[in-house]
Amino acid sequence: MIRKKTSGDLITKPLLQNTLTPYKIPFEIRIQIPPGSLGDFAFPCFPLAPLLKKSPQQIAQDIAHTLPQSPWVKRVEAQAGYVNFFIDTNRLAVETLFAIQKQKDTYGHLKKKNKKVIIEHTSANPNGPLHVGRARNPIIGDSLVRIYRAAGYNVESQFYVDDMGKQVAILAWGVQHLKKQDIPPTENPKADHQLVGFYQVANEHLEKDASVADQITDIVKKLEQGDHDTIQMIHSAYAPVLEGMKQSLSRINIQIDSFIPESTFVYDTSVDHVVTSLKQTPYCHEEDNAYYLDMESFGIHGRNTKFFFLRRDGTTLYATRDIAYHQWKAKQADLLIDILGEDHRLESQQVKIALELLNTTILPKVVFYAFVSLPGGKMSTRRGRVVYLDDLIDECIEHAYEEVKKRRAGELTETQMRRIAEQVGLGSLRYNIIKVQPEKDIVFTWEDALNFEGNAIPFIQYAHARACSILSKKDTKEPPIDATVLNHPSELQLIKKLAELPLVIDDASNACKPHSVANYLYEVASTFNQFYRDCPVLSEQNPLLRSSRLALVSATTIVLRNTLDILGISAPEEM
RNA sequence: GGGCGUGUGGCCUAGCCUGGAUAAGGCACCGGCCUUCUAAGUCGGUAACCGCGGGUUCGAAUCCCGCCACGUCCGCCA
Repeated sequence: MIRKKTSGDLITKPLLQNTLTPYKIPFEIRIQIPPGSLGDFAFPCFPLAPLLKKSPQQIAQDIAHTLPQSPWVKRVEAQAGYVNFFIDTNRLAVETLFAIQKQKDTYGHLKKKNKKVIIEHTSANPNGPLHVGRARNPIIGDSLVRIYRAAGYNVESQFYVDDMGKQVAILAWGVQHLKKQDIPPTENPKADHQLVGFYQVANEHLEKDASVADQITDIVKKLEQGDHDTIQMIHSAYAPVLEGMKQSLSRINIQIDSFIPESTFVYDTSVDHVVTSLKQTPYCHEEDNAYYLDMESFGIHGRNTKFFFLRRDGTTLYATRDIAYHQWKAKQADLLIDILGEDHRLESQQVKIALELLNTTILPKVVFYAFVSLPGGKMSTRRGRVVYLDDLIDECIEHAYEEVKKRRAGELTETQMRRIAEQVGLGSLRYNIIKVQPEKDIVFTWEDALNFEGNAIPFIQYAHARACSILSKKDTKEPPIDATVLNHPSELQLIKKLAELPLVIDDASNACKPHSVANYLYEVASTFNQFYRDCPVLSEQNPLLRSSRLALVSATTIVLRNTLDILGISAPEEM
């Protein structure tokens, strides 16, 4: 269908603006990309028809004839009420290849913006290993971190550690009161896997035994009062779990810059200031010594529009501390981004409203994702109904290994095959999650998760490996290149695609849409495969064409590698 | 009961914000292409009343209204 891209705007808008100004058109000029080979950009004239009292076809003719020259536009055609622009492909080829060759690793990266953005992601309760139900969070988060870095921002990633909640309290109780033999054995030696059993069994006690419930309530209360010893005790219980999470994240190429414990904002009393300030707003009401904001006038609907921020016993709530956290972040950044599960939609909106009431100027942009569920329903750490991220990672790599072995067993060494399997397996995991928009529901099946067919990472990595293979066979002394000899439709298609990367990054960062980068990546690989089919490189007799094609192949590897890197995926040189 | 999100060939996804020329890919299915750079590739074919019903418009998958299905939330939990 029609894709709207801003690239055409830069080239065609000034020309159109010039021609159309006399008509005083009361709306913005919109450029689109026409289907097939009708042109590179198009301007539809239908909206002008009633204004000018002429047919769109006639208007298109008139505009096409009066447009000024542009170095980028080679030809203009009027067709079926559209003005179609054909760009100068020679110029595009020269400039694109030059830019890629010159910028190499930074091609696609935009100029520094001197702006700081804090991206908060993952922030999972440290009560057990990361599971696939929320695996979208780190992957979307880290991809956005990379996209924003490429877009020229100074980025800090943060993991908000919930060290004050009931979940960690249950874990801590379990660690203190249960023995190792009370816990079902686990094969995985990582601390998070070893400790999650304590959390699960503690939950069973909690459900059956009222005194356990009291003890846990007591722990939570002490935490909220800022009791130093309790916070320390909690910390020693969850720290190994968090360490295990970090290891899992590190396996899928994710490093988080800062871990911010929730208790920070109780300790430094900033949460008390939030309470004091919220009490002074006109929306604050008291009920039984507890305080809430009435959110009805802010468009919050439902059975209860009361947003409680202070309990009867004077302690704060999760959301209250979250407000303090966001105020703190807002002081150090120009832009805030949160990656949250869809269950946080209401809470996040309430926090935003509270922040506005407190005159916080920088409000978070929030990316919500739908959970990855199992065919029978939601995943649950408590009930042990989960697929752990670590297990999925292992399976992906193992499956990739089987596939490599099937194809290359005689040709590659064991080490090479293991290395490729890791690159493909890990890439597959990230790609399968990032390629769909976050709001879409995903039901986890091993079949889909391990799918290497079609629009999947091996297709893309394979294109890169093929390109590398060509480059590895070239002569050391190739003649200089002339990009204007690249006139085959498949060459031009590829060049146009490579030229899009900076726009894709700009768009994906502004709209917080990492999946559009994945879609672009697929298009590059697909376009390259068509070029590979149509345009032999090494066997090309004309030395100038051969060297120019080699340059195009080299440029493609750079674009594939850079784009893969922006998604945290590695680019194997052989497969 | 209310809010928010999602609904596109048999299955999965893009396009929706910012309405335009034959609704674009993948899987599956059928039929081609390895004496030429890696066939994890490539070409062709079959397959869609874009959830349903209205409306706005010269033009609607896209905007507006109503309805339906699924998900999610509506705690002095986190």
